[in-house]
Amino acid sequence: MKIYNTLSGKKEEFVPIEEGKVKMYVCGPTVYNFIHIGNARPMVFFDTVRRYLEYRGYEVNFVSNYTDIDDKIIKAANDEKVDCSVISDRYIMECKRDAEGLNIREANTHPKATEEIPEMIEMIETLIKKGHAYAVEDGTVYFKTKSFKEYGKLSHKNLEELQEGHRRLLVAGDSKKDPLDFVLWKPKKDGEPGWESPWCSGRPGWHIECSCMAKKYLGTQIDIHGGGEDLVFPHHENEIAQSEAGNGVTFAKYWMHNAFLNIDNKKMSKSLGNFFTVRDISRKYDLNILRFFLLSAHYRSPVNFSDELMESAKSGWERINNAYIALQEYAGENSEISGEVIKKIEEIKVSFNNAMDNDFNTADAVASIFDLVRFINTALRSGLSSKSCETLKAALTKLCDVMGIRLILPDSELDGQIQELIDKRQAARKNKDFNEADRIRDELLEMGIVLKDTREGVKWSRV
RNA sequence: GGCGCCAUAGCCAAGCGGUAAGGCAAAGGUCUGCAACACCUCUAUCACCGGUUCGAUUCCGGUUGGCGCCUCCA
Repeated sequence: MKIYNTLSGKKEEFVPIEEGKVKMYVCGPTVYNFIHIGNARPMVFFDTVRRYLEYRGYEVNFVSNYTDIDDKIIKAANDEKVDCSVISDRYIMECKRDAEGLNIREANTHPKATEEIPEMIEMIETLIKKGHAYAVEDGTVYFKTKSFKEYGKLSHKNLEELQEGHRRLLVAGDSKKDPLDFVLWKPKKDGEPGWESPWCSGRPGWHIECSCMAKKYLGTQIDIHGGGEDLVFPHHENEIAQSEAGNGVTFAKYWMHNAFLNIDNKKMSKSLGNFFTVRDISRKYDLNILRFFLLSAHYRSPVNFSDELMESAKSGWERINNAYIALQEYAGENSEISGEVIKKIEEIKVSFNNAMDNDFNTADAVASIFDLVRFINTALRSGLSSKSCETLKAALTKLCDVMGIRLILPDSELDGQIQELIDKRQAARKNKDFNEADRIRDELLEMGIVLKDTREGVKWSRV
């Protein structure tokens, strides 16, 4: 299995620290609002990575945090005149609802920054003791960037370049000794929540949160650390500095970063008016479709979002689901499984695994699923044994499950009224009264019921 | 200014040294009262210019055009 490692800029063979086990940490959202579809990309992708690793037999310990204290949350809380926890708890709940719709499994642990403050203080103390951090008069604690020799190794920047960069890193009035230094702890301002610490009543800097939570729940050395590509610098670079300076060992072995989701090839932003939350999309599409769409491109390539592309994804997903439904409803003669079926499934599994082993090439993996779908549809036409049918269904279900793609069976619970209308239409069709038959079909459509006349009779499903 | 990424059919998207997977859309056909589903058929010399090579979409250099990070951000 090969994984592209941002650290080396290359695909590397994946070798876990401990055989058979994978420890992974993915930076979660800051919960000040509903998550947007850009947030959904890493969530869906890393959930898929986790599912695949488990499918390949690894025991995965997956940790993803919620940043539940930051400027935006404080602002939202002040606007609503409530406690920060009201805002963060609310959006954590909403985030979980969206995650469920996207078929994202709960992490083994979902730590919240505010519940890990003592550990953060302890880590900051260690950094000060080791000479990697210092406190200034107002109680702010900074990380001494230059004290960590390898700073820049993840984002492939060197300290000189950073200092000579166009942008000014030193904000006026800052009390840091070096413009490159970053905050570990900052004093609270009026109207802000604070926690007592040896330096002042205040709150942790963003970067220390992740270093701390990863250490507490996974240990000082982890296998995979993931997040959006915008986090490479400075967030992850700073995490490395803090963790490695503090713990004295290499922090994460593989750093994975997903590219952005754009709208009309532009970065999604509120000011451009092209900002969509996952909840917005859920009103128009089953979130399963959003997930399928997100998986149709490689995670390191930017992906463009649009209505047209979603429609295309919807049709594609339906093709897969239709094959699943057809298998479900197929009544084959009970006989031996065909050798051809076994061979095909083996072939598909090899191509699927190869795709995913190659730095999680989900687009290629989906192509393998379509390959299976075509085989199923063709086999179904020429007839197959019930055993073959079951085997194919199990294979399809398995692969879709690894991708987190939901397969949905139409409601089998027949509403009496619906059945009555269907019977009436069938009678009309028999009498060749097609006007009446179509009228009833339209009526059912209005009720959200779609009919299909197949060789095996009338099939219906909800829109 | 620094660092980096990308350019493949109408749209989306794999491949990354041996003459191009897959999906959507469109078209023709089979099936069907019609529709839907499904099946079959059909659509590309891979931005441009040089170089390396027996051979390049795949490697190197350049050009053009997009984009990202360097600042809160998935």
